[in-house]
Amino acid sequence: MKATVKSDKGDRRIGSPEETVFLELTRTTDMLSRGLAGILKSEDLSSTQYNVLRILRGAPDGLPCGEIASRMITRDPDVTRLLDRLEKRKLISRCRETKDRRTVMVRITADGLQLLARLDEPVQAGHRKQLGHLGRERLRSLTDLLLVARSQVL
Amino acid sequence: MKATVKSDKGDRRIGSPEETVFLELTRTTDMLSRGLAGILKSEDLSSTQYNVLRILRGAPDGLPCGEIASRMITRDPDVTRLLDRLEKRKLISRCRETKDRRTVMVRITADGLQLLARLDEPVQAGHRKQLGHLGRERLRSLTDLLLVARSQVL
DNA sequence: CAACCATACTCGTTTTAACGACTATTGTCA
DNA sequence: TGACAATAGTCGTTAAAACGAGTATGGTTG
Repeated sequence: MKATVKSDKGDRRIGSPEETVFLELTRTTDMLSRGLAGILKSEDLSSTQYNVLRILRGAPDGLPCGEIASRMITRDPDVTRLLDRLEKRKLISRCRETKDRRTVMVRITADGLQLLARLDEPVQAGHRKQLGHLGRERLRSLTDLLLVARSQVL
Repeated sequence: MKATVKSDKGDRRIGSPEETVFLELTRTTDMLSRGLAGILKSEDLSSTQYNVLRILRGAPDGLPCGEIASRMITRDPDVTRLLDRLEKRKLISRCRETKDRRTVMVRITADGLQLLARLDEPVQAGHRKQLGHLGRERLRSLTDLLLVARSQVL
C-alpha cells in the first residue's frame, strides 16, 4: 500500500460518512500492511513480491505474466521487472510458450515454495496478533461489509 | 497504498478469518484509492501530496515538518523532498523558525488552498459514488469496526 | 562553559513504481 | 494472401519511496 493518510486530525471539518469510511480504511489497511511488511522483510521480500509468489503458488501449472498482472493491481509493464527481480533470486522461472510464442509462462520454483512456507506461520501469527482480538463475530461482519462495499464499485 | 493484492483467487487454501479480513481490506482500500488517485491526477497530485495539503489546511498556523511526517506514515527523511516538490509548485511555503532555528515551519499557500478547494467537490462526489450505496447504517458499522480493529493494534 | 546527547532536518544513493513508446506474434477478413 | 488490428511482453525514462549517513541547532550536566 502506498502509504498515505494517517491521522489528518487537526482538520476539523468532519467529512461525509463516505469519506470517513475511506479514511478509516486507509489508516487501518496501512497500519496492518506495515506489520506484514515487517514480517516479509525478514526474507527480503516486498509485499508486492510476496503477492506474486502467493498467486503463483495457487497456480502450479504456471501463469502467463499478463494474467499475473491482472490479478494484481500493478500494470502490465511493471510486472516484467518485478518478475525479473524474482527470477534473479531463483524464486520463479519463466519460459516462452511454444504454441503462442507471445506469452511467457511463469512458475514458482521449489525455492520460492520453500520461502513461502517459511513465511506462512509468521504471517498467520501476525494476522492473529493484529486482528484476533476482534473475534469471529466482528471479523465476519467486517468481511461481509467489505465485500458489499466492493461489489458495487466498478 | 502501495497497491498490492487484488484477487489471489486460484489459491484454494482458505485462510484464517483474520487473513481474510486483511485481504479484503487490502483489496477494498486499493480499489478505492485508485478512484481517488484518478481524481487527483486531474491536478497532477499524488495522494501523498494531497494528504499533506489537507493536513496543512487543518493547521493554518503551519506545522513543523516533523509533525507532518508523524501525521502521515512516511518517514521523516522523505518528507523533505515531498515538500520540496510542493514548494516548487508554490503550494506550500517554508520558513525557518526564529526561536528554534532547527525547525522549519510549513504552511499551505493561497494557491494550495485554491487547489484543494477545486478538488473538494470531485473528491466528495467520488466517495459518494464509490461508497454511497452502502447507506448510513452500514457506513457507520464499517467505521465502528475499523476503529475497533485499529484500537488494539500496536 | 565545555563536552555530550537529543532534536529537526537535509542530502546521497539504491530500489521500486508509473507512464509511455516499441517489438514480436497471432488472428482476422477483404 | 496481405494489410491491419489486437495481444503479450519488453525497454527507456522519469518520478517517488526507502534506507542510511551527515549537518546544524538546542538543551544538559559535570
